[in-house]
Amino acid sequence: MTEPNKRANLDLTGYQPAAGGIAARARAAAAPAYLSGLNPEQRDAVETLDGPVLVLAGAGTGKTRVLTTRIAHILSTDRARPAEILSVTFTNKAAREMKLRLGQMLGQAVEGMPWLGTFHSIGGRILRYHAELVQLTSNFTVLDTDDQIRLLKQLLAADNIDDKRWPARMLAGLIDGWKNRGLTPSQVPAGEAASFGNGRGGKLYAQYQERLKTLNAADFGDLLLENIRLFREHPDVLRQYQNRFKFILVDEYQDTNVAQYLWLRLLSQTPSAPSSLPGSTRQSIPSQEDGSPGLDASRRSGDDVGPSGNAVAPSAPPKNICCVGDDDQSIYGWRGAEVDNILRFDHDFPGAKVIRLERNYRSTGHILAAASHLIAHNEGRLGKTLRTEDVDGEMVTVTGAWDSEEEARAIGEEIEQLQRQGHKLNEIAILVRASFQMREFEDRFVTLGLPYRVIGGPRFYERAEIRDALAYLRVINSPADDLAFERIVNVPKRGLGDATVQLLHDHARKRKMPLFEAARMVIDTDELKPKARSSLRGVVENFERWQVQRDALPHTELAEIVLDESGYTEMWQKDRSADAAGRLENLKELVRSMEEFENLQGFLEHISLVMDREGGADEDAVSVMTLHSAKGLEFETVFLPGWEEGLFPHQRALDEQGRAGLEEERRLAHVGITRARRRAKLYFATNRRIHGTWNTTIPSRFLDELPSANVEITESKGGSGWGGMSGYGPSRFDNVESFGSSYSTPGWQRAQAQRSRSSGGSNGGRSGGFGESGASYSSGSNRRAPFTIEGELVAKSTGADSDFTLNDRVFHQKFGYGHVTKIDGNKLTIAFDKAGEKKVVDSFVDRV
DNA sequence: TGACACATGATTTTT
DNA sequence: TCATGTGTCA
Repeated sequence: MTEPNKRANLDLTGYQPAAGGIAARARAAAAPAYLSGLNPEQRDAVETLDGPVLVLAGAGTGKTRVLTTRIAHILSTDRARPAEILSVTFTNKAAREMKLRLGQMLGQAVEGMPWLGTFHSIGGRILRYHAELVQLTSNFTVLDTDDQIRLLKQLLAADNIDDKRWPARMLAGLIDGWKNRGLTPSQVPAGEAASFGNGRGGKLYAQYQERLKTLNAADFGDLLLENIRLFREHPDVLRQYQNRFKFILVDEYQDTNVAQYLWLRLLSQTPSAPSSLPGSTRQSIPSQEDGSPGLDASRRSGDDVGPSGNAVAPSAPPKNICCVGDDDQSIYGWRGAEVDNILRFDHDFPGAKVIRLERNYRSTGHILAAASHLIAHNEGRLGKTLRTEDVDGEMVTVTGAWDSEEEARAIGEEIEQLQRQGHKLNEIAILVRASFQMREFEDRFVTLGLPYRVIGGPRFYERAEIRDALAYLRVINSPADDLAFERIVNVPKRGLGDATVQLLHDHARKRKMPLFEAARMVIDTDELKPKARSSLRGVVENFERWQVQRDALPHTELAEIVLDESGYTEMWQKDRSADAAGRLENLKELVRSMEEFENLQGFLEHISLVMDREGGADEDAVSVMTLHSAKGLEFETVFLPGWEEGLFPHQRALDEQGRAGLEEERRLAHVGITRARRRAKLYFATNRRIHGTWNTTIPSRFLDELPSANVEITESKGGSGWGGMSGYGPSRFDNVESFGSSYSTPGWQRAQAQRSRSSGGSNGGRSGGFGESGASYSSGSNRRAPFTIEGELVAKSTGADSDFTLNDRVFHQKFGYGHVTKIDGNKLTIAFDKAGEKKVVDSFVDRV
């Protein structure tokens, strides 16, 4: 669907002329023509059908191609019918891509691949078949994060828990984490369960699950967790699926979490396997964890679950499961992915064949060398050596900018230059670590008139108007859906405020009935003021009418009627804000998208799982996105700004996950560089505004980890000389870097001066310095800053008196927050909240 | 109910 | 800095 993927396809086939027109040839001959374009390893991965296979597929080595060809191979050798192949991906996009390619390869409909989809959609589907066995009915609602949090808020309020101190978000995060680890309420380690709400976390989790049942709802985590429960409690059901699936294929295996792992494990058992396995796996989880407190514990226990689960050897040989992944691209550890799953694959699935795909068909030599050298700094990896037969190409460039604004300006100029040379903007991407970095580029591109598109951001179905519209439809479809009812009962405003809703809640709770039912009753009493009462009557009558119409009208028509008669469309038509028109457009798009589904029920079942962000227009534009969302994509030219300590690697990753965090950041860097086919351009800014204050930063350690033979230090801008690789020993980042940052230059001095001069108006001060740097930028190499220990010199000479006082609250780029405990001239001793006591020059910290 | 002051916290994100 | 959420008042 997106351009980059099409290109991926083209590129691959283009590289190997023999492979041209796979689809055509596959159609033409029954002979396995589809195999001929593969290299030996790929072919091995496709043809090894029996037993467990792990395909370690480095970036750009043709992973999707192997997966799809393998399916084609299974089908064309009659080893299984389409409905006997379970093929899971993480995203809808990946699933679609596979379907598309399979279609091309096999020449006809892939409708016959009913079990190709995301973990969640397949889990959801299985759950709908057996809903009663997990206390749901088959039309259950899938709650998204928003519903989830609203529900938790209600539970917290009911329990009189201060949601200031114990935010619902936090609880949602905890519950998600538990579900990711396959833990039902009774399995959550006691210590962790107690860590929320004065020991009530576990109870709240249990209550939440109960509420979900009464609402006939499941959250995303449940789609898997309830599936696991289903399989464990009903071995006959499990056996049914074990029998059905002759082959299992898993994409992006490095991203699987414990729940997904357990799910796969259950399904990959040979059908006759005794059911003792799941039970023993479960037991070992809580027992290891008792007493380990706090957030760390949750992390550690996550790590423990894998091994303890793995320790139980399967009692029968696992069947034909093929997992494809790349441990070097595991970047979702923070949301529960277990790299361990891939690292321990051959342990989990004894006799597994491990196949490495190391021939890269994407990037040039320099780019690949740089990425490989960087990732080699990680310890916990299976190890692969990517090779290319491509030319060396252009070196990876590293450029220093004075500040983030100049960084954006420099990148903007480079893009314009590429554009002048005839490069397509679609082939250019800017990949940032954190989304706040995007703004600078957007601002710049707007002034330049350069077309760009931001990828990511709020998803289509997360938009308020879409969620409102869906809520109406949900109530029609399932009147017990209290969350949906509550969401729209007063949207548009009908004078049904908190008081009315509260009354309905009371009623509903007393009689154990849904809110909608309660509303129906309340309008026949005089408990409400006449105004509210007639208003509520209107709502109830509307819904009753729509519920009748539901069976008589096509669902798209019904949707239009509902939006119209509820006054919802009108509400936005009257709205004068700038985005109202867009919202109306989105509503139309929603109705349009309903056409693809059979009926309302079918639409609602899939909407939360399948609805994607709007497909980007085909116009030529630069892509701006985070590194995370760039995984799986590729571009001719990739700009990677913000390679600074604290931002990349991100400080929080280091603080919270230590070494593991650093390694994940490094993998992210590796992912970033390997997105590039021909040009990878790295940037760092010496000054960056974080939370409103300007901070002097030091270049990312990752820059030092690049091989100098493949990297070119381009002329630095604005005097912030990045004087080459020399002089940066490993000790550079050790502790006292505050006194000796090599990147402290005349530019830095100016910044310090500006800062102390204008305490409040940092903006005015900055534009002065900015003008200067702009000038020296365009004139290029006018001066080379002595890059030695300038920082120290400057810092020590900044006058004797510090304008800090004892106990001042301060922020330091590297050490975080703390307070001043001792002052010695301009040297401060600071007790940092996290990093402990350090001596720091005053100019390195900001008062907060 | 809506308008406004005030506090707060601020990676990454799919389903 | 700045966006978001909450609390207060008319």
